[in-house]
Amino acid sequence: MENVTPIKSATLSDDLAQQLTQAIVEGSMALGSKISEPELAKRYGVSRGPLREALVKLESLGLITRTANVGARVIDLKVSDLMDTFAMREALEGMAARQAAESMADEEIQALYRLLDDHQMFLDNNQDEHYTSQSGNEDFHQRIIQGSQNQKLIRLLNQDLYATIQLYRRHTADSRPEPRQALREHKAILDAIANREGDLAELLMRRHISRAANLLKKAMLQESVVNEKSSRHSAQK
Amino acid sequence: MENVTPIKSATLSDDLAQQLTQAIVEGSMALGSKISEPELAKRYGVSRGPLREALVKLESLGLITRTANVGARVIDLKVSDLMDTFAMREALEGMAARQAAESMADEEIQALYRLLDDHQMFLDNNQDEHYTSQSGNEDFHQRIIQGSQNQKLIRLLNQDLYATIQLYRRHTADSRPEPRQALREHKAILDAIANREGDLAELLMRRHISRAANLLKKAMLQESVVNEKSSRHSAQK
DNA sequence: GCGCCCAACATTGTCGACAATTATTACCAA
DNA sequence: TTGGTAATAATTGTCGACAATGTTGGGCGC
Repeated sequence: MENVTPIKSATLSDDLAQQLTQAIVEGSMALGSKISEPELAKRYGVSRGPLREALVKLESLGLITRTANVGARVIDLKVSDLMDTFAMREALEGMAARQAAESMADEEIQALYRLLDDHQMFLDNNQDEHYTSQSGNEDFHQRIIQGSQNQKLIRLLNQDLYATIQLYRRHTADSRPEPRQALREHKAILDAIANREGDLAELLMRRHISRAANLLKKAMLQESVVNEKSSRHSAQK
Repeated sequence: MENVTPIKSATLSDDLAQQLTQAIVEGSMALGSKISEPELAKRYGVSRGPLREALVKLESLGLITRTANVGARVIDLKVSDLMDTFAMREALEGMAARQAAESMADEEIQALYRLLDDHQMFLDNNQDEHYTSQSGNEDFHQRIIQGSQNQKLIRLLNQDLYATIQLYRRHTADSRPEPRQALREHKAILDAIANREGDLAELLMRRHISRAANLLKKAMLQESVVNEKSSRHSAQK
């Protein structure tokens, strides 16, 4: 029952920001479409005040663009933006891996090994179940990020970049065709962290993300027709 | 008595965000102090609506923290935050240098060489004029960032991180005690970019920033007494 | 005196209405 | 028909007021 007001947060503005983010990522708000404040306010049953605050937040998340006296639009999907985002992710998560190697607790590392074992078992049993494989992948990255203990980094990756990456994933054919390869890379990264080799951990994480970026890019270019269509029929109004 | 609206932007909210950012960075708003919406609104002569939108923006810039139904506070200066920020900056500007080495135009590189020459001449003439040396430093970094042509990176570094870094600079004793060393490092970085050696450019940029971070950290720890005082007399109210 | 509870106050969150700006439409001329 | 222009409609920006939540201070019981 995700539909109408799923979670009751402290403030309407926060709620809205969350719901709108979800709506954009899930595609129920067409990419590139104009956002009408009165319409949205009516649809969510709130006044324009909190809505506008939510829009300001979404703008700084990079999910919408706003121009003064004109209005807001949902962002468009562009390959160049995707590559830009992944370059940043490569740099930042690489740094996260380095810092995790320096400051992650031993028991956390052990827990991560268990996570990877579970993932391995899952792959052996079910031949390829992309969805959970995907969530397992995210879990690994999440824990590395957390392990960096760099608060600024955690916030940036989890709040600012996360939605964007989700958005691109959601709008391209599910890309993660080689879960076993990904798992091997995860294991190598974790080994480096366990050995407290920050340089190596960073290097491996960067290669890992760079590889994923290339796969995503290829997938996106192949179905660029789809993107064209979806961004075109919704570009105006 | 703030200067009364020096620049007139398109929207009050944007104006406010800019002025408040400046006020925080310059220190006319005490670090850690509580922000009263009615008071600020009265001081700037606006209603609470645009003010709140500006506050949402400042929050996502990391300059203030907000808690629902309680209010907003200016952030506090913490050494750990400084180090976190500089770790991110190291990763991101390193990536910027790499991408600049790949995609910067030749004439831009030549212009950068001229900039460094000017800087050199300036240092030879005036023994040590920190302020302009500082602005020259920033100019160099700005151009590298721009040269990366990574829009996401440019926005993040120039808008999100810039204010934070300025804030830390402003609240610690001016740290840049070795402008000649910095200039040498800039020159090495630029050489790497001119030779299209992305790996080297990234490595040098990271070392350069890491060094600056350590200097800043040392300066901050030395005058931690000052920080204690300033954050204490303004903590409540 | 000390701690708890309740009432008065202040601050934040939300709303509806008005002002300012932009988009649209109708109309006229070439 | 086409282009430009003026009037109209719609949307965004801003404001003041009300509702809801937090905070503070005084009084009461122990």
